[in-house]
Amino acid sequence: MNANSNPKRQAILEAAKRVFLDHGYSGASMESIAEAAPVSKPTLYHHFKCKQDLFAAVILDRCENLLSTLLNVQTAREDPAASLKTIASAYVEMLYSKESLEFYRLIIAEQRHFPDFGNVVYRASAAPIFEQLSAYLGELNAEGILHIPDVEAASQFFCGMLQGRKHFRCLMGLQPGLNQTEKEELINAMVSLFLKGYDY
Amino acid sequence: MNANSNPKRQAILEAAKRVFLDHGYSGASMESIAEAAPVSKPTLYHHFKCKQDLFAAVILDRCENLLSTLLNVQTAREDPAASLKTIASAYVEMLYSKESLEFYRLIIAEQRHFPDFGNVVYRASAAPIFEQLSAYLGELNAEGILHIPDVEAASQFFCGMLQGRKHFRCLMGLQPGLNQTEKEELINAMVSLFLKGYDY
DNA sequence: GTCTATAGATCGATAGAC
DNA sequence: GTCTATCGATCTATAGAC
Repeated sequence: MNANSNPKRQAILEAAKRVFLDHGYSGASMESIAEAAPVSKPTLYHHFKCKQDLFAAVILDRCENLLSTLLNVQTAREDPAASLKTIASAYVEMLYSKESLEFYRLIIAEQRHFPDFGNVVYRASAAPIFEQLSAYLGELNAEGILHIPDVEAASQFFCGMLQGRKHFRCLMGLQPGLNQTEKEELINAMVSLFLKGYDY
Repeated sequence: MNANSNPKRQAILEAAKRVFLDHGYSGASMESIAEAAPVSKPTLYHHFKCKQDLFAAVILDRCENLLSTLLNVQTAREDPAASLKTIASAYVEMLYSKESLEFYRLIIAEQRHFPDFGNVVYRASAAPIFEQLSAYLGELNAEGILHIPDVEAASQFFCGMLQGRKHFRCLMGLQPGLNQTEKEELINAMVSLFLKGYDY
């Protein structure tokens, strides 16, 4: 039996994820994780040699899940508005899902204890979409469909308009995630402004 | 002597701020705070009856400091580009200073334990600038200087372009704050795109 | 007000039986 | 592999002397 498919190990990972997301690294006790799994503490320590390793396993497990479900967004040069909306939609889903927000909070919270995980999580979530966006904007510019003198900056603004200040407010707990209508309105208004701003 | 000007109390607040910012709420021990102040634990508990109260005092102290130093940004209808840059600059300073980033991380980290503080901190930092921006954009629209059908959305995009994705990356520890050149370039490019997007 | 000393609970991690 | 039981350290908070 593969170590990753061991049911007790999976149960521990699931329980640890929940407890870490709810209470942070320091606030989560190995006792409460074992209780939630439910297994005894020695069983927990049999699968993960220490608390840090368990935390790392939870984060990396999440990243594997994200990477395995990342779809390659379909884009077409002929219809920039629709393609940009498709990319924007993927980005918004990645940012604002309830579980994403919880994980981002955890990573931000533990940035001092685990400085490397920010990069790991970012590369498994927002970065791939950002890179695809940059590539597509580069195409649009090269083909003369839009006038984008600085593709990097344009991509930043594109994502920025989707992300902050709303995403920041979600992280701070000032509002829950976005509902479907809010997402669509946000995306439509953003793409419209973007196309006007980078039009010839 | 006013309670707030008691030097030991101030020393405790300063030490507590540092320890909370470095280790989070659960990771910070009253012991280490007392040690850093430096005072004994009973003295600490004489000034703050429990850990939660001390945490709240640290956050509220920060908010008072912020509110007392908030400048009213000068704007002029005759020069939208310069005025928008001034507002943008104030917003960027508020978001990206090293201490701001640390506080935001702490608030986001403890959003489950202290759900009210997100709102408190937001109202003492980004919200006032956002509201002034909205008011100014409303003026520009009413005067026919810019065409802004949805002032709320436009303000969101304005702040969003300054904030996410860079601010998000700062929170996650992927990059430090912005240096002066980066700030200026960000603001100039943003205002330029914004004016083009909302031009008549 | 400030200290030394400590109570009582809980933490991460382990020994040893099965 | 999984359990009961427990170690030593550390935590929040307090008692009592000065």
